[in-house]
Amino acid sequence: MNTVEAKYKSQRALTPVDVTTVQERVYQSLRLGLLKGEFLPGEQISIRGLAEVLGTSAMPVREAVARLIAERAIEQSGPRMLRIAPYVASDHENYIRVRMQLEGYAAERAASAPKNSVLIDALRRHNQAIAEALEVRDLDAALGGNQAFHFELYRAGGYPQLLDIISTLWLRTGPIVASARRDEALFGRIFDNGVRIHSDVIDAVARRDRAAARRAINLDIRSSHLSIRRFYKLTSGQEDRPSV
Amino acid sequence: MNTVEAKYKSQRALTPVDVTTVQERVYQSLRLGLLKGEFLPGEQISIRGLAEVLGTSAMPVREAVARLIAERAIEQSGPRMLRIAPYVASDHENYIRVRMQLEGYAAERAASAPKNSVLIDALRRHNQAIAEALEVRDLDAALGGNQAFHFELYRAGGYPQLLDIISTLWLRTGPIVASARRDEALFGRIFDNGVRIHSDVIDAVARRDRAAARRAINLDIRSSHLSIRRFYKLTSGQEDRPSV
DNA sequence: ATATTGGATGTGTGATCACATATCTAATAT
DNA sequence: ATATTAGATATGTGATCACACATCCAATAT
Repeated sequence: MNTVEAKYKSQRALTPVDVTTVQERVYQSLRLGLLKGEFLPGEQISIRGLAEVLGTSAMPVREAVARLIAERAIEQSGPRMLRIAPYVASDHENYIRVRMQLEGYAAERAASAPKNSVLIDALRRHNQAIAEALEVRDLDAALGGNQAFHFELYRAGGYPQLLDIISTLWLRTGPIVASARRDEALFGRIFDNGVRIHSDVIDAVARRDRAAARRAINLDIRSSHLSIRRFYKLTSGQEDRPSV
Repeated sequence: MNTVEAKYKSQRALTPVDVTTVQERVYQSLRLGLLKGEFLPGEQISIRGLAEVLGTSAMPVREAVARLIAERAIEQSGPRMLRIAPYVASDHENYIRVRMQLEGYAAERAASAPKNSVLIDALRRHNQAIAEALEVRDLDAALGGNQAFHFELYRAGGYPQLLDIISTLWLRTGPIVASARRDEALFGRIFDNGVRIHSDVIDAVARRDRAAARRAINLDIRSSHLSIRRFYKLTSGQEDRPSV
């Protein structure tokens, strides 16, 4: 360590300042917005428009959008057209299959991890939070709790690289799931069912039953998927490339 | 169709021109370079430097690099520092695990697909090409053939979304695998072994034996991984964040 | 000898401008 | 009525500039 650095470190107690770049903050903001359902599937977006809303210039937004395009959360719908990834039934079905592979694998690993009592406590807390949110019809909180539950589990079983890929998949399907909030009854039923299945997940992890943990997580993914699919079948028409 | 458009379409026979954007071509170029081993793991890169080599300005490179950062092929090694993702033993091990899950799954599906005679022919051809490339010590061709073999298989079994994720993983580990060419003897042995295992893959697919196909692909991934790991253990030191 | 300083260089970052062009609306022509 | 045209508007794209700041290297001070 430098002597100058040492001198200042010992005498003052200054806390580090935020040195993150604007584009990074824009990216995180857009990412969170996608997961929280601030955007609709297929919704047209514009760089300048986002820049204005976020209170910055186009440049940082351009780079953030480029990253989100690479993650398939945003796509180019024409030569000079950007939009949130739309809901396409067959595409979404495929993502669900991949999610079942990866999240099932992560759940398996979480179930076989030693010393999982703190994990189980955390999972119970998240599931309880979802149930309570549903009582008071706070769908946003339920959505957030569900996400917290799943990622708590995957963090326990997955290494960072696996978690990273799963996050990308959630980012892609985020707007699709979140926009089902428009049908409050359906959305409530999805999570009512989810709370029950989550209990099975917790039990499986507590028993260290790898196969059961994978089965339960896959059931959770598939059953919510079926509801979502029904929602879109009822809402939009039969178009293959719908804008919503 | 428009009447004006129809008139021109019927009279002239003009072929469409390339309307892809510069940043898209830059991205594809960098992507190919990563897979072909034009970059070393951990190698420092600069936006302006790449722009000059590619004969364009910084702007398109910035966007392409942003996309590659999102895909974890390039990373920021400091406040104003970019580099190719370095080889980190534990990280690489994790990527291998994810690859085994996803590529094993794709192989399973390819094995259970109906009408796979054309697939088997194509796989045989790719494997033969690898063997012939090794005869004449053409490591580049062997590397390309290996990639062609794997993606032929995954394209047959995977839907586009699965293929997309697998591609991203190959992009991340591309420079790591390709740079093992520096040890010609080792590299040759990896692929000699690979050709044999590929035969097992082909046999499994021909027999429509899902489990065997998954096993064979996973063996291929794991065994080449072990060689790579040994290569890096011998070459670089014991650093946890090596620049090569 | 060792630590510090100071300037030069190169870097990513952000802002701004110019441009081609897709999209829309209203006027015009067929 | 329908198809075409013309103009206005908004968009992504690419180039360029200014800037803060790591990094390196030589000069200087301790």
